[in-house]
Amino acid sequence: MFKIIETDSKNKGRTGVLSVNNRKVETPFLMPCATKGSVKCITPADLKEIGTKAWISNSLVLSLNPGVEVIKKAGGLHTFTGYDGVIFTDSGGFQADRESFYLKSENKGIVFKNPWHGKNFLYTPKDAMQVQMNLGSDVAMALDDMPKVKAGKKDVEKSLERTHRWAQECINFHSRKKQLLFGICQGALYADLRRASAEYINGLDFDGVAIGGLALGEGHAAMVKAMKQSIKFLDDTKIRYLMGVGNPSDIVEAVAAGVDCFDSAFHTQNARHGTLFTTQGKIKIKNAAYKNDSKAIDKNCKCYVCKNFSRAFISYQMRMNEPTGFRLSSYHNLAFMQDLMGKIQSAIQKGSFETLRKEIKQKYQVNDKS
RNA sequence: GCCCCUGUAGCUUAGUAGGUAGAGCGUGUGGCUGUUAACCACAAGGUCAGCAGAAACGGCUAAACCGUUGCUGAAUUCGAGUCUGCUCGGGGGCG
Repeated sequence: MFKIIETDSKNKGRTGVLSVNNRKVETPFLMPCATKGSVKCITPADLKEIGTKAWISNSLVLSLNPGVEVIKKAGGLHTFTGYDGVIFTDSGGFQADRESFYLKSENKGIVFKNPWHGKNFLYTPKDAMQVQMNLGSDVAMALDDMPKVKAGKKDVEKSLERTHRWAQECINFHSRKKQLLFGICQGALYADLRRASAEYINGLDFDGVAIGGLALGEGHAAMVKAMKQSIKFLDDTKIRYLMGVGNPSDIVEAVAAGVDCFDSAFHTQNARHGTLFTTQGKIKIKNAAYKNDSKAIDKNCKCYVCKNFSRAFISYQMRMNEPTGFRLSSYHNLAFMQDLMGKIQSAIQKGSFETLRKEIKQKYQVNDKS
């Protein structure tokens, strides 16, 4: 369940607490992706040290490999993965954006191909619920029919119909009391469809509402616009989750609009590819400039990596493709984001969020194309 | 001392019947947002080890061209990474 603690006087931002199964997360929060049951290069012990209290795994991917039975036999996702934090599971709707998985959408569900075995199969809202209930995650996501962000209006309208019907079906099939269920509203970049979807999903009996289908190449301004068009029609009392958003400047805008929850692969993916986040903006650690730089990644960061390693060392490890480089980079980026979310929370409580928002927007400027 | 193989980008190398060179890695820079992704994109970087594969004289302002003589075991072409010789560097074999 979700409880609001503080509301910002100058915008729609708020702090709160999400509680589920005796696990708690202070909001606004960001969870890393543990698609296949682990945050790449990072252990649950690392997450505990960093302070990250939630992650999101992918129920569709896990159901294909290793399979629901293996995880069920292990006693559920928490014991199987060794992670005791809040576990969200994504439904598989996002895999419609991945050619290696997606075949087509039908009224009954999504036809996926199994990228490991090549077999095609229909995945319905019922399947998505059964899988997630069996996995035993703390928060399940409804199966949505996610359109391409730049899809034509007719296609988006059609996908909305399905998303809405499936949302109701998910509620009907979902019966696990210890598991929260979040709905997802869509609508691509159409204001009226964003509104219609937000109103519809908001009207159903979900524990939280997610805004989906964004941060897929439309650019910062368009993303923020669409997000605001959705959030206007969501209840204040429900937790709001902006799916897939992780760029600091995106997060700060979303928090100001009233978003409580984020997930993103951005930080760990960037880390493995050599981009590190700092209070001064992002740096590309493999660049020649850091080859002989004995400073910490971020002098203002108190994480394990910044306390113990130099840019030169991490640059070297990354250039050599050493797993340690990926690990230290991932660790730092997650710690940086965790720290940022903490700053956001306390800034809202102290009434200084607008200052932080400006600072982040300045350090993480987005170049908007299109 | 003799014989064989070999020398193309920083590294490893691809290069049809001769037509001024491609790749992978590395380097440089950018991109990554509900991840099958330690990935993707762009760019820079090469005298193809070096040298030689003719010369002299006459005709002509000169070049092209023509003629005569001449060099080599043999040997060019409009054009050589590719053919031939020598030198140098690397590897191997026999004394």
